[in-house]
Amino acid sequence: MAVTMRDVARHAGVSPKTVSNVMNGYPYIREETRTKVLAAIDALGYQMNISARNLKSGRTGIIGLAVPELSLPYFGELADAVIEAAEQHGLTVMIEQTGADRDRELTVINRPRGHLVDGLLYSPLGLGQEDIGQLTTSAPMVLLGERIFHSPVDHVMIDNVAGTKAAVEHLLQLGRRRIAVLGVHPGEKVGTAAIRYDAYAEALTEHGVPVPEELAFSAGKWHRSTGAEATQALLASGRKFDAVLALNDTLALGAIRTLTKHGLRIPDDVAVAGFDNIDEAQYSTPTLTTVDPGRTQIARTAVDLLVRRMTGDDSEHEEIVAPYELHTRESTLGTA
Amino acid sequence: MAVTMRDVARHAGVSPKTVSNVMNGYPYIREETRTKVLAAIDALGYQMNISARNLKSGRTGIIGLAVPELSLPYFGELADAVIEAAEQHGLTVMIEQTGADRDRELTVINRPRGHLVDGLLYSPLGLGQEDIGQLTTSAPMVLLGERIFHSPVDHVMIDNVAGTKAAVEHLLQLGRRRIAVLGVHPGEKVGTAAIRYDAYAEALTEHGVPVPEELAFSAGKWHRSTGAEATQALLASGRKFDAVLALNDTLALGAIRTLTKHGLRIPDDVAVAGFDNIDEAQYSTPTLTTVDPGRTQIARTAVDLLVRRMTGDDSEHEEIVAPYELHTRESTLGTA
DNA sequence: CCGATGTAGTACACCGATGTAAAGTAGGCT
DNA sequence: AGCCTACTTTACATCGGTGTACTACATCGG
Repeated sequence: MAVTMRDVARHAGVSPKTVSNVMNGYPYIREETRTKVLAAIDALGYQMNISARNLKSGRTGIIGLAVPELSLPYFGELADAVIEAAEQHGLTVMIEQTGADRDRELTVINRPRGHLVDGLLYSPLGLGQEDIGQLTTSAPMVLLGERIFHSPVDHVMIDNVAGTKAAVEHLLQLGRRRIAVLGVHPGEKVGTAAIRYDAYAEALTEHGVPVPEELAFSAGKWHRSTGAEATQALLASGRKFDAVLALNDTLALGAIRTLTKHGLRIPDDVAVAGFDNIDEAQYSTPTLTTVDPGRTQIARTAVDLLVRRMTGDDSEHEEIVAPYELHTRESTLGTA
Repeated sequence: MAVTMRDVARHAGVSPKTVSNVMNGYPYIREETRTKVLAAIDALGYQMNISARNLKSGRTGIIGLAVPELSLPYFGELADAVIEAAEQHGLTVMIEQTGADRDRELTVINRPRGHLVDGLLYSPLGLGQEDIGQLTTSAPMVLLGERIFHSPVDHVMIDNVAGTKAAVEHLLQLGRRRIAVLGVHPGEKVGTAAIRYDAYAEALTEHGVPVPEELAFSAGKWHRSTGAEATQALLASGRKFDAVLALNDTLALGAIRTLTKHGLRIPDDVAVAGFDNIDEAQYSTPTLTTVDPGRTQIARTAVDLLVRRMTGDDSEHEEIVAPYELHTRESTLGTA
């Protein structure tokens, strides 16, 4: 059997509760006693049983992170940043994959978590305001990324609208007028795809450019492969275009691949822009113009906010928008 | 307060233990009773407290996965596959990042886990046989990726040696003789870097080609950025080379970037090969020749193996080698 | 008709930590 | 001296499930 607190107490010649006090940094302990206890812990190789502590105290020191797919670079990098930030607070992260479609997203998020997490960071892809009401989590929650208006939880948001507009305006300034868009989710009124598409349309309209609906191509999952397929469809349609706005970077990278394969020069024939600023965007050929949503910042802010809620902060729910940044690279500017 | 088993029992008119039995699929329960209990659970929205169960039963239903960095595509994709596989067994995955350097790798892995995980999947990067003795995990463990000889734990291994040799032989068959290698860890005798480098040297020797030690460039972390830097150093050295073997794909992609920027044509001037077959390798420009270590297979096998150990299988420790596959693509063959 | 076996359910102690309350000591103030 | 505060440690109940042991009835083979 494993070493318990009782064993440590016996070894040190004190009561179990004193050992507990030492471990939890209770201030009123004689230095001599503390040393004895620590020595005993060390000698026996004691590891506290977190389940037992949790049972009594109600805290696990674990926070959940729900993301669509870890294999997508954006979420891998986000998870990395969240784990890093959580570590600063002495918390461990438990990751759940919600999968890329809406139905699964809803089931997974409502799955009982057995009081196992003290809080939940949730990065939804296709959910909207009406769905959020369904969330039955008892633990505090912070939403990442998506803007869902008037929801009763905290948000740390990507500036989807301003970021997308900045990308579109950049393309317009380069003289492009026929800007195709990849990754739309037809029929969806909420979620990242809808928000970014609307921002794209708005930016065009604001600059007096008609929205070319025939240049919008859908892609359910935002993978390289689906980006490549959507681009294939775009080319097959025979419609003219001089730029591609991909709703995220992986789609853009798939698009670049397909365009290059068909002998189109980037950016000479077609300029390409993405969203997310994943590491890969700096090293692709050509390097990718993209919107940096402030990943690290988002992770840090979100964890901080969650910790505040977990420690009983009951103030008004917050909506924090992370600052975005447009990185212009070869895919729109060329190598010069 | 949250709903407990006692509440459910009262509501259903049975004893708490009967509720427990229903939840755990104990066979001897009248259909009528089961229905009553399930109805009560549903009516009260009962969620079992995992900590309490764990305290008595010793099982949490959580397995740990320790990887160097989630932001590296290979590990993101691996984590995805592991979570998927664990779900099949009704297990949740807790991910820990060990960081890319050896010291941190050792501390993190020895950190007390507080009886929180039933088992651990561990994907080390720089550890070797002598380190493994230091692992103090009480829970069963399965090592992923690395070959560490005669260790007292189960392994699911990448076929580093055969895979690397296959890549090198492919380059040799193309007539390349001056094959640079990126990502070595000088001084390390164990770990992935050492194993792959040795296999590279061995393959050359077997084919009567001298090992060009002046063409080995180091990179501590295997990122795109370090791959780019190592390539920069390679070019700056002025030494001639007609191929690059990167010890993983991200390094290769960084290398491609730098080579292209310097006007070198791939594969005409320099052929490039990597290792891992991350999704990106199919969509880069040019697409990347690489060794597929059988990621999904590894994840599935490892989880199955771990589950067997967790359920008390005490047989001899196994070493399973996943089948690799060399994918030849444009970075060595050209677009024809 | 008896003991053996299978089915259905319950009582109770216990897993390992911690919150609460309370006891004991020492020093400070009136 | 008498009382109060600050410090140090402990006893004990308790968190919410589950293992074990036990009761009770039905069925069955000989």
